[in-house]
Amino acid sequence: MSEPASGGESLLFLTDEQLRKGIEAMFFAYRGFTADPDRILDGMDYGRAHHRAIHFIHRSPGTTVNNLLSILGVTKQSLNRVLRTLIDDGLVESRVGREDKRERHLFLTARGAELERELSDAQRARMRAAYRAAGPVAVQGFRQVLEAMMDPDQRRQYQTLKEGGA
Amino acid sequence: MSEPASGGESLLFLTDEQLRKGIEAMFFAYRGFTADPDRILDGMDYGRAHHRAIHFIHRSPGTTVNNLLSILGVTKQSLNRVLRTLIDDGLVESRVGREDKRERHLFLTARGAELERELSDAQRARMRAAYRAAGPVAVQGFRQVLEAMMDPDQRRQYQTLKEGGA
DNA sequence: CTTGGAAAGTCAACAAGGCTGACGTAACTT
DNA sequence: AAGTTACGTCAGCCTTGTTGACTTTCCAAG
Repeated sequence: MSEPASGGESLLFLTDEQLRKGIEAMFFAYRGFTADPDRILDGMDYGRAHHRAIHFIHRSPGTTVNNLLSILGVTKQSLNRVLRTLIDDGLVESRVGREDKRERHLFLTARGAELERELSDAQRARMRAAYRAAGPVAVQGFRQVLEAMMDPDQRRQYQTLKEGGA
Repeated sequence: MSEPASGGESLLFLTDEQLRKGIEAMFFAYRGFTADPDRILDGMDYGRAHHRAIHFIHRSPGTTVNNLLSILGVTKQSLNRVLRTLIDDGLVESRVGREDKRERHLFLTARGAELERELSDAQRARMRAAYRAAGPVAVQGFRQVLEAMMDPDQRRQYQTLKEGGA
């Protein structure tokens, strides 16, 4: 594997060292990314799994359990436990499907929406600060690299969500 | 279709919608980021925690337990469980400090280095593909945003590592 | 209409990997 | 000599992932 050192105008020659820095950047940044919601959830009886469920129910109200399952990439048993506590605590409402009674459609209640806002306000604040600090060009690149890093299935999910919400 | 002129150099007006996309990009990308090593570890008796320990021991051979603790951000009990299995299995060597005999300096054994290579080859391959697909400008932005997203302490850790390895 | 399979959800049990608290030992520092 | 630091360990807890087994519901083929 001998790369022709200079790839035209720019280097697409990536050393292990450069890649390692990228890997570590992901590791440390993800910690920051989850830190604020984690802090809020800590003390309540909820964790990161609850946050994720709440996020995607907020994002796609009326989504089915199965749908949520494939987005979150966990087993239905795992999701169910989280969902049950959220339903019992009155943060999420589960409505039996009108067409297919096997399905449950999920919605945030007023209280659920309130918690969602609190969590995502914190997370957005950090994201906004990072975006501002790095600037619009960097943000563009950030999104491009992240997208390229996803598995094809994940990318499809992400893009569906991306469009659906506009 | 009502994109508020998010043109290149313009103002940094960030809608909740734009920020939400960034948040979801992080979520999905991180899954991809960990997918390959997770797949390799699955079936062995190790998990993501072992991978992290191995990564940073490889990266800073001779590092102390305390040092590793602060990088990984877990408790010593948690790290100890992981470290013990790695030492027992002969992937990591723990040497009593020469200057300060309280300290233990950690090194990968040949077998440890072998597993490290296998794991990081997989992870680097994905990172390399993503970098190539997105291009050098995007990579630059990617790193900038991630860095801005870290907590100050994490950023310090990251930058120390960044320099140390060059 | 019935029957069989697929899909949605639930219950139970287990594992990984976080956490806290308490305690011990050796070695360094004051 | 006393106090602090680095490390290891035991015990127990929590969250969140897993599999396996089960019910209910729906749908389609016979």
